[in-house]
Amino acid sequence: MEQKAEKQIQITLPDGASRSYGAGVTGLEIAEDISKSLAKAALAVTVDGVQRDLCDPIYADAALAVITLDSEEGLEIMRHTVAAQLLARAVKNLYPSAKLAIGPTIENGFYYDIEFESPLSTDDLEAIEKEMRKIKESGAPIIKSLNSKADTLAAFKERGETYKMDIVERAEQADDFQLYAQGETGFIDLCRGPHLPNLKHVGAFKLLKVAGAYWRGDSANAVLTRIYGTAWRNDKELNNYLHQLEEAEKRDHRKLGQQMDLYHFQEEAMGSVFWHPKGYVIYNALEQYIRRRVNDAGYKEVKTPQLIDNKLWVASGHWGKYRENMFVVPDEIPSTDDEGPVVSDKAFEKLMALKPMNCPAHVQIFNQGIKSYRDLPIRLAEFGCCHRNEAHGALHGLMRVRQMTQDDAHIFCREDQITEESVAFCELIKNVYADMGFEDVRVVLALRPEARAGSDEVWDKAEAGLQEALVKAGLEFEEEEGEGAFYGPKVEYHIRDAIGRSWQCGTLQLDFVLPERLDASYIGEDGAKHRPVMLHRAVLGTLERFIGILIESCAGKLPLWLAPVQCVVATVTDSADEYAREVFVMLKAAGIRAELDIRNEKINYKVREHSAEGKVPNLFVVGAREAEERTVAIRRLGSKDQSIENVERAIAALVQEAQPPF
RNA sequence: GCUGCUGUAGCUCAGUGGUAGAGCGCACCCUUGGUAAGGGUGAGGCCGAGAGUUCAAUUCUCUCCAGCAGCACCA
Repeated sequence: MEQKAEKQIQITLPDGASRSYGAGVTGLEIAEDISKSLAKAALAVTVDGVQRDLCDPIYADAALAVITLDSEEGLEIMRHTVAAQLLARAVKNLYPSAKLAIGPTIENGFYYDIEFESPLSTDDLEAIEKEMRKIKESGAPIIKSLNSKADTLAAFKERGETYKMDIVERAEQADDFQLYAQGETGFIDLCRGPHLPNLKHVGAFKLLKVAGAYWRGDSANAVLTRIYGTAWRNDKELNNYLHQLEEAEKRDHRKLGQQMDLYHFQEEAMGSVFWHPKGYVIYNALEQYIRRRVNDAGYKEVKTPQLIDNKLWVASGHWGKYRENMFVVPDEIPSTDDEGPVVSDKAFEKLMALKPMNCPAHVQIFNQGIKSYRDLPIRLAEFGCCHRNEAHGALHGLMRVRQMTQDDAHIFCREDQITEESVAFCELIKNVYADMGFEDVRVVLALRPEARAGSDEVWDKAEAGLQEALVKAGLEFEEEEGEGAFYGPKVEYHIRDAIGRSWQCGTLQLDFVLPERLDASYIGEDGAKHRPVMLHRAVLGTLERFIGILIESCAGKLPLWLAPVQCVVATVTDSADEYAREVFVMLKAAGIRAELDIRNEKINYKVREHSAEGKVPNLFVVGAREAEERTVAIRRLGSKDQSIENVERAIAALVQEAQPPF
C-alpha cells in the first residue's frame, strides 16, 4: 500500500494481529487493507479505545478496531449523524432562520435543540422527516475539516448560528474545531464526531415528538424546541422499537390504575391520590409488610403531627431553604362573612405548615427526656404523610405527587455506629427489593454539593462511611459528584418504570446538621453532652411511587400477596350459584380476597373480563359438575389450561401461596 | 414554573359556525351458555371554566384551570 511517510507505525487489531503502516495512515485505509467488504461497512474506528473518524490520520502505534453498524457503538454513531447531519440540515432547509444548538444521542435515539421563530408542533415533523429522507437519498459524503477558532466563529456568524458561536467561544481549545460538511451543500455542523463517512449508511429513522428544553439546561435561559427521534439499522428494528413503545404504554400505571379500579386523581385535589378499595389493598399490604420488616430490624414506629408551627421549620432550616415547596396555613379561625377576607392580616403572624418531611418531628421525640449513649442507636420509623408543593409540571401519576406517604425512619446514633447502621440498612433494602422482584436497581452515592453545611472533615467521614457500607453490602454503585443534600451525602436507589424512566425510591442520607440545629444530644460515656448523627432512610421511598413502579414492572399482574382480588369464583350457569356462594364464603373465611361472579353472562365473557381488565390471578370456575363433585376448575391468569381440584385443597393451596414473603 | 400538544357520555374516541355521534360499559329483556366479547331495547352530554368576535360559538380568538410529553426542580 501507499506509504504516507517514512516513519512506520504498528497498528494492533482486535484479533491481536499487528500490521505496519506509514505514519498518517487513516482508519479507512487500514480497513481497505484488511478487506474490501470491511472498508465498505466501516463507519468509524476506535484508536486506543477512542472513537475517531475514518478519515483521521494516525501518527503513532495504536490498537485499532473498525466500527460497523453491527455494534452498539456503530448504531450510536449513525444516530448521531441522523441528528447532526440529517435532522439539522433538513430543518435548516425548511426553516432557514432556525438556530441550531446541540444534538446528542440518547438511549434508543437522539434529539436536537433548535430555536425556531414560531412554535413547532408535532404536525410539522412529517415534513421535516420527508426532507430528511430526501437528503438521505442524496447520499452526500460527509466531509470533516479542522478549523481555527476564528474561522469557526466566522463560519457560524455568517450563518447566524448564535448558539454554535456561544459553544465555540466558551470552548477551552484554541483551534482544531471539527466541522462536518455535506459535500458542497454549504451545510456545516460543529461536532465532536465521529460521523458516518456517507449518508448512505443511515438506516431507518423516525421523528417522535417535540418538547421544550432550556438552553444549557438552565431555566433562566431561553427555551429551545427539542425534536426527539429514533434511528435503527433497518425498518424491522425500527418497527420493533415502535412496537415496544406501544407495549410500554399499555403498562403505564395511570392506565392500569384506572382499568383495574385502583385509584384516581381529580382537579380539586391535583397531585393527590384518591385510593379506591382495590388500590388501598395494595397500599395496606405493602405498609404491613414494611412494618414487619422494620420491626424486625429494631425500629420503633411513631406518628407525628401533620400541621406544625413554622417556628419548628425555621429552626430546622426548612423555612429558609424550602419554603416555596411547603403548604402554609394561617392559624386563625376563618371568617364566615361572604364579603370580607377569609382570614385577617394578623393571621399571617402565626403560620403553620403541613409537614414536608418527618425528620424535625422525629428529632422532637428524640429530644424528650435525656438520652444516654447506651440508648443509641434509636430508630424511629413512621409511615409519614407529607405534603410538598411541587412544581405543577413535575406531577406525574403516582410517581410524583403532592401528598405522599414515606416509609420513613430516622436513626439517631453515635459516629462510631454509622457504618454498622448503614450496612444494616443496605441489607434491609436488598432483602426488600428482592422480595419485590426488582433486579434492575441502580445505586448512586451522591457526594458533597458546592453549597453545603458542615466542615470538610465531617464530609470526608460521612462519605467514607457510606462508601464502606455499600462495599460491605456487596453493592455495585456509581458515584455522583455534587449531587448530595446540603446536610450530608446520600445513597439513592433508582428503579426504572415501564418506559425506561428512572425514579428514586429508597434512600439513605447522613445528616450532621439537623441534630445541631434542633439541639439533639445524648450523654456520652464521658458524662458530657454529644451530638448524635442522624440517618434519614426510606426503603420504598413513597408508597405511592413504589406502587406505581410495582404496577408497571409487572404490567398489573401483581404477585398474589399484593393482588387486590386474589380469586374470583365465577359460575358457568345459575344452577351453580348456590355452590359458588358456598365456595366464596369458604375463601373469605380462609382470608382470601375473593369476589363472586354469578352474573348472567357467559363464562367466556367472565374469563375475559377478570383476566384482561381485572388482572385477577386466580379464577375458580364452577358449574354443575364442580357443584356435584365439590371441586373447582382453577384457571390461572395468563394460562390457557385449567385444573380441577378439590375445593378444600384448592383453598388451602391458595392460602399457602398468598403468604407475604416476610 | 417553562415550551408544545390535548380537554366532547363512566371509558376510548369521531365530528360540526345553526346546542351532537360510535364502540365499550351501565339498566332492562331474551338467552342457561364449560374457559379471553351471545342477541335485542333503553337511559346517559352546560362539548374543561370564563370573556370576546358573530344574527348565531362545542367549533374561531384570548385568559384561566387541568391532563400529556419534555425541560427545570425533587431539601
